[in-house]
Amino acid sequence: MNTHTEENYLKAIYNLSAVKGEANVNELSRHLEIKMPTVNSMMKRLADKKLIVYESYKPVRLTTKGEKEAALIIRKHRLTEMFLVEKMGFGWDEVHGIAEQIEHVQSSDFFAKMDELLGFPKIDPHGSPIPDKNGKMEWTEYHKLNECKTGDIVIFKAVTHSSDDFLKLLNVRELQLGTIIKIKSVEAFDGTMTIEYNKRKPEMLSHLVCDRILVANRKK
Amino acid sequence: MNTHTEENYLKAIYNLSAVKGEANVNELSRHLEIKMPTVNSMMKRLADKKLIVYESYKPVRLTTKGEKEAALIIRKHRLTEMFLVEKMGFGWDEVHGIAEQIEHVQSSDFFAKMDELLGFPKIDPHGSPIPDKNGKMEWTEYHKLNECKTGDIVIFKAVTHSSDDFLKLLNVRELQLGTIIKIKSVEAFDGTMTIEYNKRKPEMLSHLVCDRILVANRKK
DNA sequence: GCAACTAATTAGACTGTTCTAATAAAATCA
DNA sequence: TGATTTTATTAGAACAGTCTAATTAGTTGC
Ligand SMILES: [Mn+2]
Ligand SMILES: [Mn+2]
Ligand SMILES: [Mn+2]
Ligand SMILES: [Mn+2]
Repeated sequence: MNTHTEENYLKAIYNLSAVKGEANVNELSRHLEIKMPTVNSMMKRLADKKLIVYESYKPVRLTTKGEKEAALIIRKHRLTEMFLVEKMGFGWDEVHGIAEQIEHVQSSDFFAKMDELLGFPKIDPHGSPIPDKNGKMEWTEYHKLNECKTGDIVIFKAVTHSSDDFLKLLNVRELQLGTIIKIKSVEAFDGTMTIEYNKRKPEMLSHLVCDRILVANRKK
Repeated sequence: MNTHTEENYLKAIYNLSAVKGEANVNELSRHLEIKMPTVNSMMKRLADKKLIVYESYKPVRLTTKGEKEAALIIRKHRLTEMFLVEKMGFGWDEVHGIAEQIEHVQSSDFFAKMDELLGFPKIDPHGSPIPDKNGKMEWTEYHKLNECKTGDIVIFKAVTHSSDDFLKLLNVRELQLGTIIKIKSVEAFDGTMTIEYNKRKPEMLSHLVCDRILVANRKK
């Protein structure tokens, strides 16, 4: 089995790889807040364990084995977040840090029970998909709120980042997953959007905020 | 803060101290399944951190600080066990190993929420008292089933050990906390007890089993 | 009271995880 | 292309946590 630490590295590689299919030492270092030489030596360890493919001065990629193990930790993380929100009454802005710890608990029964009590959920409280028991994860194709045009009507489906600050900003504005949003206008200069939802008075969201919100076209 | 490992040592010292007020290296070594020299060096670390008083070749004792920190971990352990049984549907024989991991989670909110959802329980699924937020624990004075005499009628209140095997043995015999037990006879030779409860046919329990069962006189 | 046994400690090694400082390779840019 | 900047690696140290082997201190049994 892998250590707690190795699991956190695997997860970080997995998340960074989602975009480009690979991750480099520098990004991992920033993401994990661990200095580059430390990351570098861990890359060698993970390569020895056949969890990643690593060649000097090249970005790393997860092996099939590494990818599966990463996905299974993410599964435990997201099931935990869902359990904390649905069964224990936490807010979506309060659960990431706790899940970051509980994801390392070794007990398949524990997570199987959560899964069952939750009714085998497919997404976590932030709209991210929960990988299945085999580590298979299916991303529905959402697009960024940013990329919408004036007049579009969309459904808020997921957030791409789950920092406290960001989620609290959404809380204050009563923006939740499932909210139907109408884009009233987009500021050409800085991308600030004015949107309307829930029969509230129009709300303005910065480009940075809109970049972290994923939406689907309101069809079905 | 203390590491995961230090917390486990503190807890072990606390539990061993319950009997004699102190713990020696040898017992700790056996209990934690860690070799004596390792325990010895940890004793020095804990002493440096003012969590125990340690003098060479003498048993160790927890300081007030150490005792409080140990009790707070035990609090987290027992709240977790209670939560797993009451809110997640686990058996009392399945929860110790999971709680052994979750007790190290750092989030006062998480355990406060468990406590609240459980209605601020005073005992865990094995009948052991849950220390309060200040680390204060009150042991009700129970006695061992072993010490009962023929004709006594008592209530099953707690177990002193929570190994799978032992708890499963009790499961099979439908012996649960709260069960009212009548002692039919005690074998003089080996201390085997014949008991009656729940209108079942009489059941025989070995001395070793009776030594791990705590009971109260059936009065109030 | 000494021998034998048990408990505790010391010495030294090893793994895992982290760091800083120095160096080297790769990428960028002018 | 050559200089500069960025990224990656190496070298060496440190701490946490573990072990085995050797030694020493304390206890027990004749
Ligand atoms: Mn999360
Ligand atoms: Mn984590
Ligand atoms: Mn327990
Ligand atoms: Mn533990």
